[in-house]
Amino acid sequence: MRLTIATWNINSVRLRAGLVTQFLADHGPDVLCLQETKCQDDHFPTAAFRKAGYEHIAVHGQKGYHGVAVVSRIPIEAREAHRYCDKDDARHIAVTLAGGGGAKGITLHNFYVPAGGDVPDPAVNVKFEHKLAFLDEMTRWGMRDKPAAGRSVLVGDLNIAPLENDVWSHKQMLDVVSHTPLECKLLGQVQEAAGWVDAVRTLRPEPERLYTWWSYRAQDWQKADRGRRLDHVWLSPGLSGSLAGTEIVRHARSWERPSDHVPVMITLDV
DNA sequence: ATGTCGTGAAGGTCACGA
Repeated sequence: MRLTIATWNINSVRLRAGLVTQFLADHGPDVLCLQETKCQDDHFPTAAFRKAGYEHIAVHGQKGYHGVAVVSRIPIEAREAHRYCDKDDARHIAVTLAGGGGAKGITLHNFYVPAGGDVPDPAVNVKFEHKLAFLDEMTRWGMRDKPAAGRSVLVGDLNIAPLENDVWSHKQMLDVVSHTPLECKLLGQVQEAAGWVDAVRTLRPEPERLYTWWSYRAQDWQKADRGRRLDHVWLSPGLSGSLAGTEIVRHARSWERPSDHVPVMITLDV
């Protein structure tokens, strides 16, 4: 079967529930992973997504900030949420797919990595210190639990654009949080610790420039095109051979009242 | 080049996070 998985930082799922249902109708992913839902679990717009045919929903949210969720038309058989950095700030949820066909048994890990503030120095910026510690914990999780040993997928807003062509200007971004050499190195360690394969770059290697986020502050985001590839889909080695396609839904940045991130989709033959 | 968004608590706007 063909299995399509999408990830999207929605920047408030209640405000943009209509954009989500539009995306589900137009692109029809089997599973959508959301970040920055910014709402408590009992306020999640479950009914709207069920009505759209996505009956299996797992949420891990909190009031106002962060929050992740999985919206699926394939049944989910298990759900767990990890705590990171001794905080209850709703930055991870994992589900295992249970539907018939080849999707059964695939585990999805959905992450929202801390943004890290403005100053790329952990000695003076506790948010950057938090981001680095979060990445270290992800690496230790990868070495300890071997999350990529079977058939698994890691998605999310990782808040790092690791490659030179993941940003509009490598040189001008070297001191900007999301592309500093230290963050890129630590994200590489997370990836290597478990053997994750970057799905989108497998099919669209450098030097093609790829972005998934454009700032709200740009006067004309399309004209300036100063984007960053902050949103990622990683595959376990056991799944990487199943990769059949990828898509960055760039036009979603032009929708009315958009998120500053756009959906990233992959298709697997499983 | 400190630009624009979303939330929540207050209170008719601001602080905070991104």
